[in-house]
Amino acid sequence: MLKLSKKVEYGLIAIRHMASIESITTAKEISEHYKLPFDLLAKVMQKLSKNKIIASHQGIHGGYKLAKSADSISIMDIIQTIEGHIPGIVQCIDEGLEKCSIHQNCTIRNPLHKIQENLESVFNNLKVSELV
Amino acid sequence: MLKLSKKVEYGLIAIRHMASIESITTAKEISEHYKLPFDLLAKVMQKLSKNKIIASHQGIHGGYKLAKSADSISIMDIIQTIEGHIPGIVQCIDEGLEKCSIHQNCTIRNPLHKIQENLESVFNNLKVSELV
DNA sequence: AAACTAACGGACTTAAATAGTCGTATTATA
DNA sequence: TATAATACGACTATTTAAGTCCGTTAGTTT
Repeated sequence: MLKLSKKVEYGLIAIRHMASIESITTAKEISEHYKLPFDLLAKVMQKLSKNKIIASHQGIHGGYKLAKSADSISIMDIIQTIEGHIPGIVQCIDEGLEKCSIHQNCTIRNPLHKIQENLESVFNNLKVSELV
Repeated sequence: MLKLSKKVEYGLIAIRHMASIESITTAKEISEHYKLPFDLLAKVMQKLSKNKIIASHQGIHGGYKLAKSADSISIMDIIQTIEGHIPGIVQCIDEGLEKCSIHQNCTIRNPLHKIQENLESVFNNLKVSELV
């Protein structure tokens, strides 16, 4: 619980790697350098590419590089891209109050919502350029 | 990912409930009031009891109540009690650097550690008395 | 034009974590 | 002594995450 997924972890590593070099790089290169499972990493990078966080180039000397500056990419951008949405720390925040079995009687939603906001602001404010 | 477990959620609800009433209450009462699975809730309350966060009384008119004041119980206390340890957002923070496949080449551990600390301080500083 | 190598993408399998259940023992009280 | 509560271990089911496999598409180079 309260863990980042491996996909997000791999995404962060890949982005961090691309931020540290100028030239184009490939999924294979990164997977070998950091010993990450190629297929999974490749998919993560494809998602990052679809969301224009990194730019892809197909073909024999293709690969990826950052599509924008490292200080304009937040950790939140990466999480959101890979997970599809900003995860909520509890279901009623994640999927809405309706799906909550407790509903009216729930006494913890408001305070948890504040924790959620705090967490989100941390991820929003931390940029790839600060990943050092 | 980045979710609190149901056990922690149920624990928070139970603690919050006990903080709002003076008298002794039971796992059955809470499970019915909030429609939570009895067995699971009961186990959570047993853990809270073993860690002296709540006090238990067996026997026919037994039950639980807070063992200390609501402003001296942090959310972190509850999470730690129920989960056994403070969870880390990534494995190398949770279980130590040795178990990390990336090791030397890891470039994201330090920044993630800062996020971790931030998260922990939020949970540390939020007390049960503020669960409103 | 053919061969090569990289990204692209869907379907699938495996593994791990979480959630929930069941059975039984213990303990205090009316 | 019957009852109603906690205590606790073992088990099952469910869900989520992680990883794999297969084929396709697209630029490059020879």
